Amino acid sequence: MDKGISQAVIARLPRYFRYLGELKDQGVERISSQDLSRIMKVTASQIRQDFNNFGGFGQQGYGYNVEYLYSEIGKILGLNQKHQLIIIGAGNLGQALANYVNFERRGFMIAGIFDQNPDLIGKKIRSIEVCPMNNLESFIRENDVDIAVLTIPKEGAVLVAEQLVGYGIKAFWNFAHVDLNVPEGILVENVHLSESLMKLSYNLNQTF
Amino acid sequence: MDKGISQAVIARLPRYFRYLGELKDQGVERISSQDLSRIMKVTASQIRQDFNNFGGFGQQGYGYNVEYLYSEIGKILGLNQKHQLIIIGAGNLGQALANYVNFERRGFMIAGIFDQNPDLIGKKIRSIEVCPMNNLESFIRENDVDIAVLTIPKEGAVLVAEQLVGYGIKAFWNFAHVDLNVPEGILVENVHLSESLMKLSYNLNQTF
DNA sequence: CACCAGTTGACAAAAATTTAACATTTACCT
DNA sequence: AGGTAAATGTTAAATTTTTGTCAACTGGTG
Repeated sequence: MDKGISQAVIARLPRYFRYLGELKDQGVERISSQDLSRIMKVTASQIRQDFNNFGGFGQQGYGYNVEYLYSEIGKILGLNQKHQLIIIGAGNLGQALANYVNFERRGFMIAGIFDQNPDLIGKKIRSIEVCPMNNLESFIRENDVDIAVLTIPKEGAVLVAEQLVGYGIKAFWNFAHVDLNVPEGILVENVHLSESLMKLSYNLNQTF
Repeated sequence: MDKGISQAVIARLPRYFRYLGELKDQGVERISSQDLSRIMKVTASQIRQDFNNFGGFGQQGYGYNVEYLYSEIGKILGLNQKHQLIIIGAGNLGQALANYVNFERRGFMIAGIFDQNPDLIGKKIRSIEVCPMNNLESFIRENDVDIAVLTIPKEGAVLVAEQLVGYGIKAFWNFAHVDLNVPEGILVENVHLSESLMKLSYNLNQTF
């Protein structure tokens, strides 16, 4: 199972996946770590090291088969499996994510969208109706939902997350500007937009 | 010009800033690295090490003054300065970001929103009208815009970014699923949502 | 069919990051 | 006013991450 592969490596995999997908679409059959390193602007050594965390995908004297490597990395990332997810918070960001079709291509199926605001309930977003928050538990259990996307204000997020854990949610994609309080074994992937913008602000200050 | 501070440290500053802001709002006057470490779930050593990259903000035997530290970190992050930014792409995500009021509280002023799509032009988002892309250059120069937020599909992003560099843009907050091609000195902060979701997917696979 | 250029996987070295330890300083209490 | 507990800033150690190196191997070529 977990072979102690560092998050630094994991964080790079999606980018490899993206570039390999592009190469595949361009009809490129094979690629060497050196060529890939030039395209992706990382060291060839790092590429080989990263791939070798999961076993040898390449062949000496040949390089890597693009299609095979693409497929293997996809499997490592779990993209061959389907996940049911719900969006909590049908505001602008929630709607934006719901409308992003490509997630479903990768196996992330939007099972439902929920909101407290009566004005939003019943509104349809890509054929999915916004529902009230009161029958969340049965919905989650009936639809085998494992991921909850939190696009609600930080005030309610911690409490809602705790409830959702009780309803069987295993992982959170958290856009609320707060750190969730979840038990051991429950996953949280934070997307703190304002923190990202502050990083940009810092670096902007250094260079000018 | 503090050079040589690692991005790992910078990436942690916004989180310190957030927690210190909360403590300030709660009326907490002072805090020790140890107490903060318990709240934030990081080591006290790291906290002290991080702060000392920028000089000593604390006092031995006392700890850190919350309000002072909050203010200093804000300055380091450049939040005492105003930035003018434009949003390129008035789709769901662009609108969501435009509607997020808190950015302006931190000095990030939305000067304009632009889109190619004739259907969107003229639409008002929080009193800002969506404009066509043809008079971008004059707009940028007249309004001293330094940051461009890219919320357009990946197909156009690289080219648009190159044009914007020519118009004087210094930094990109890039939501397009592509790596921009910018000259030395131009900053890019990527927010690749699908990559974040893939990380979650990987970790979900490991734990279950 | 043998050679050569090119490539991986593995290991080693280097660099970066995180954690620990501690001397020194300060606030607070009696 | 002095002693003590507490806390920082700093240095050192440990750990993690990245980069460099090279033997072993492969496919293509003459």
